[in-house]
Amino acid sequence: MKQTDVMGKTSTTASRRPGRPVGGQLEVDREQVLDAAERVIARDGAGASIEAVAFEAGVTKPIVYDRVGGRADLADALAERLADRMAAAAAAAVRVDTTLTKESLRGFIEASLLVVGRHRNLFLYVTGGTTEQTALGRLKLTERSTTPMSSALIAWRTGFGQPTDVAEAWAFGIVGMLQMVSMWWLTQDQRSASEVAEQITDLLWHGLPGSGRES
Amino acid sequence: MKQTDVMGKTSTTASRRPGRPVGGQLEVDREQVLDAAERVIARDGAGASIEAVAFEAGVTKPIVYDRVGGRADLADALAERLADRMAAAAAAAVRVDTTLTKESLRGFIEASLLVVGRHRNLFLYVTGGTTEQTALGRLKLTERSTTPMSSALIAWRTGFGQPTDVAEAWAFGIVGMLQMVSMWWLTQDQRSASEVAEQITDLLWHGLPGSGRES
DNA sequence: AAACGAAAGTTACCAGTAGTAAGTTAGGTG
DNA sequence: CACCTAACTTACTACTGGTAACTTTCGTTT
Repeated sequence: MKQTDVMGKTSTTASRRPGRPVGGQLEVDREQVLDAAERVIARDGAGASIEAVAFEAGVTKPIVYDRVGGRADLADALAERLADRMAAAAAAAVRVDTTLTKESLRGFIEASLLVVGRHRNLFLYVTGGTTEQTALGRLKLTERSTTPMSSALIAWRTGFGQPTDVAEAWAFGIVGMLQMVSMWWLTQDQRSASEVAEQITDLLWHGLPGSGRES
Repeated sequence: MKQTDVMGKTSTTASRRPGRPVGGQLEVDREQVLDAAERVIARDGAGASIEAVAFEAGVTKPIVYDRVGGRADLADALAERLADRMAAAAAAAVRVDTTLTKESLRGFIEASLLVVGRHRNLFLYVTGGTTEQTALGRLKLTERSTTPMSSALIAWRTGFGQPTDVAEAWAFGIVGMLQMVSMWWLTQDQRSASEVAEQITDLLWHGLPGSGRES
């Protein structure tokens, strides 16, 4: 996690001269900074510093602050990306929109797990807050995942004439369950994603009494 | 979050002379440091620094490092305390050991929520990791909660002749659900703990299809 | 065309924080 | 009495998030 310097210069100093660039155009835009952040996190781990991100992007710290804001905003933006990627993977696997079946739930969970596995460090970076602000801020980012799920739950339960006031609590609960299971799964080499997805699906679909006994 | 100094001296300097204390005994032991940490976190928020903890304990930083270790170890120790307190509250409310009923599950969840509400900042401190190490370290701390739950699940399912290989995944999932719901509940002033506990219990007990339709 | 302000960067700095090495005093032991 | 060890404090290093100040170029106005 030392970073220090990669070339001869201390990484604080950029390779470019100060001042407005000759082209007159922005050197790197927000998306490129976020791309760089993902690269450095994937390579060096979740403890990546803003400076390392700036260096990877080929610019200096104030640029990062100008493009994406502080560290909390960076985590938020990356969380949005990850959440979107999970949603896309899930959408590609199954269709949760209107009809929710046990099989589609299982597909959704497994797709989420696989995305987390593919972006391990990013997931750890995004779910690992720092201060109190970002601790409750992680909540805000989680909403990126909960909002669609909440809507889906409302639509689904409405279709069956069931009360929808549980949707929000359920959505947060399910997202929390998924996050923790993902984290745990990252430490397990034996279990396959489909195995874990199956087990969690069973719990979420049939409830604790499970496939066996009286309700 | 400024801390800086409380008396005239900059908080880096202690009020006591250096050297071995006159009594020959330890000035403060591990438990007292942890108590101090809980106080300062409860008062000043989850962003409390090691130095602030040391100051609250009436000692200096190296003492904290000697007694409890680094920041990650401090979080671990405090997490153990919080988990034990939750377990105690749950045990006082219901008996989950051998028989698990819907009502006892509901009591367990509500008791957990209330403990979180009573130790809001501590909960945020404990669930808010920093680097990659503590991100996966939070997993380890979570195990403090999951281990008893896992045993309970195994015992319970064994009693009904159901397979127990799901226990670990389920335990992590349930703990994750509880943590996220707690966090969300902290931001909601309207909803009562019992209301949220009821909703989450419904989900965990009856499953997503809920009280309405076919399984 | 010269002057000037705005835009886009870098440099250099500040404040705070985790962690540690070195110095200091008191108690015990040959 | 000398010496070692235990239990502290002081003072420091290394690093990080964040920002103010400075530098260069572009576009526009007189």
